[in-house]
Amino acid sequence: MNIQQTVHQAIEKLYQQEITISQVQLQKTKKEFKGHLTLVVFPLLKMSKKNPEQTAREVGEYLLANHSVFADFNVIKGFLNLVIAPAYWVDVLNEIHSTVSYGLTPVQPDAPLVMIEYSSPNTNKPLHLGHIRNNLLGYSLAEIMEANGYRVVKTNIVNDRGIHICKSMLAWQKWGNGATPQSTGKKGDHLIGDYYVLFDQKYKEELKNLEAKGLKKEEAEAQSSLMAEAREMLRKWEAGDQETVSLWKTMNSWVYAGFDETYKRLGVNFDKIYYESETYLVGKEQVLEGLKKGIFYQKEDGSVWADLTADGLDNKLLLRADGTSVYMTQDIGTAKLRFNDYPINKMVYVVGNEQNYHFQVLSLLLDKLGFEFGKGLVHFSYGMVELPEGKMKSREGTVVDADDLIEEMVETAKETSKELGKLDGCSDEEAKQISETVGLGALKYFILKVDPRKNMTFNPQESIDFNGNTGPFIQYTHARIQSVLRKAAEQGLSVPDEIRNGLIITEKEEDLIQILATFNEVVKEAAEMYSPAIIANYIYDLVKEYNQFYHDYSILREENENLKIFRLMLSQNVGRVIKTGFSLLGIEVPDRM
RNA sequence: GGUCCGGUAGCUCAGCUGGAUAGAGCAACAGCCUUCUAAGCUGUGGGUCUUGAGUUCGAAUCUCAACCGGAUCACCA
Repeated sequence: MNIQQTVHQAIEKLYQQEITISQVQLQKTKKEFKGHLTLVVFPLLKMSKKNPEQTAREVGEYLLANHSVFADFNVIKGFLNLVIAPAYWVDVLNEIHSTVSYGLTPVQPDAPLVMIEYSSPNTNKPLHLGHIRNNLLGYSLAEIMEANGYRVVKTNIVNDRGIHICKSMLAWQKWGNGATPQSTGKKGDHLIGDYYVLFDQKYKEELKNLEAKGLKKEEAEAQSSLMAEAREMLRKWEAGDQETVSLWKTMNSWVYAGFDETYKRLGVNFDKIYYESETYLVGKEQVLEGLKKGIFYQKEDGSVWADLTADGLDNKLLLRADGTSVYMTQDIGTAKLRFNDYPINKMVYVVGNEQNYHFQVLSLLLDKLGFEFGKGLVHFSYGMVELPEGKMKSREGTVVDADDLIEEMVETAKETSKELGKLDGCSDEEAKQISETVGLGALKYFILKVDPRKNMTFNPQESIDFNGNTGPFIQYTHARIQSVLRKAAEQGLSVPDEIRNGLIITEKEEDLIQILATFNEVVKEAAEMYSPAIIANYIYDLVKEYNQFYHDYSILREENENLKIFRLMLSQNVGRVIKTGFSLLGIEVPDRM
């Protein structure tokens, strides 16, 4: 029985009344007061019919008399501060220590199946900072869901069709001179991105020339031969023209190779990838079926619409007059294919908050079409990443490229490590490995520690700082713990399976155990709130607490053998929680740095 | 204009299922490396939690309104 339950039952006995969970408000005692847990007694006043202080004293005395867990108490206003017996903390540490899975629930074969869609890139541009946030959040969420026992399928929907791809293809055809990733030494996604930009440049030039001839902007756009060619290419693609399709395939394969490299370096992966080129036609079928069933309606021009006014939304277009699909249609098709492939219980879309409306609509449409997961679909909506100067604008060249950023982080990690002498005595291979781990750790932690829903500011200079609330600070603490454990082993000391009681331990040590003991709840909360940030901030608190402990107390030089082993065990478990917690964030943790 | 989201130290962020004197990091200043890794630790300064009302024994937290910022309301994806 845990303390919460103990207190709950004790109060019921004391007042001979049933009480609700919300009436037992137990919280961590604030640092400035003596005690571990604090009971707020205001909700109990009606039962005790006494003033707050008297009530608190009464409950305190009762608990102290009847339960050995409590060693002492004090009352300040309506707050009952309970001091918990040292033996209890040692028991808790023993329990934590013996838990193999660390409070992570093993995946059950019959658990609900959660599909998580994330990343979802376009094939005409390399990944940028916004994608990094998406990828990290998506991957981390998948890890967290799995840690809570769900079956998880990670999926990616690649937007591989449409006019934007044709622009790149056209530019490459016209001005590429047969350039390939091999011939240029460029990553495929960057190569294609360059031609996308080139198209835009040439298109603008053309518009300018046309406007110089006295045409209005709209007229110029309508007369643009480049745009006409791109559209013609899209028509050919949709008609299955061999040459076009073959070029499309080749160029896409370059892009995918480039993406894979970035994904791999970021440490994210997928169980199943869908391509819009394969799903958009399915969506059309679904919509037509819905039309037949009377769920949707058709306008005179032949376009198909959904009437969502009853749900407080507008009418939404699903198929154009010419029968081609729109974005929404494709998402319906993708949902259909996915459901055919997996018995999905819950669908989570990791997509930016600029699409909140889209997913509101999608949820309603899928529900109307009979998808069970439709109504309960989760749009894991995250905020944008802004730069200190404002939003990223591709036109102004202020987009932060994912590969460049990663490289810069790793490079800085390397330099800083070198300056601090951390890499002395390392082989080149080890040095490279550590820089990679630390650089990526800094980047990932910087992004994951903030509440996903909020827009965040990404300051390149600050993100590269490795002091304070950063990934490397936490990684460093882990490395130091490992070092202590190694040295202990050299001394012939090892951590036993269980530690004997009767130790006198200090407040700081109790605090640490108390934090360690809440790891389970934190992991659960992170899943419920869809927020890796909760785990990140928890680990930071733990590490900060541990660092103070580490400086105030010696471990290996402790003379009392029992205490030495206790502190080793405590350290080891702090290390285990850091490692487990960070793995839920997709961050690696080094054994030395 | 309608809808949704946000506003906490100079900056970046925690805290938000109501609880005690609102916390970290960065930046500034002052200390600590013959001691298990100084990517660390300790201390000082820094706040009208945007504003106003309401609910309550108690509000950064809940309700309403206003102000500010962002997103969205496409036959773009």
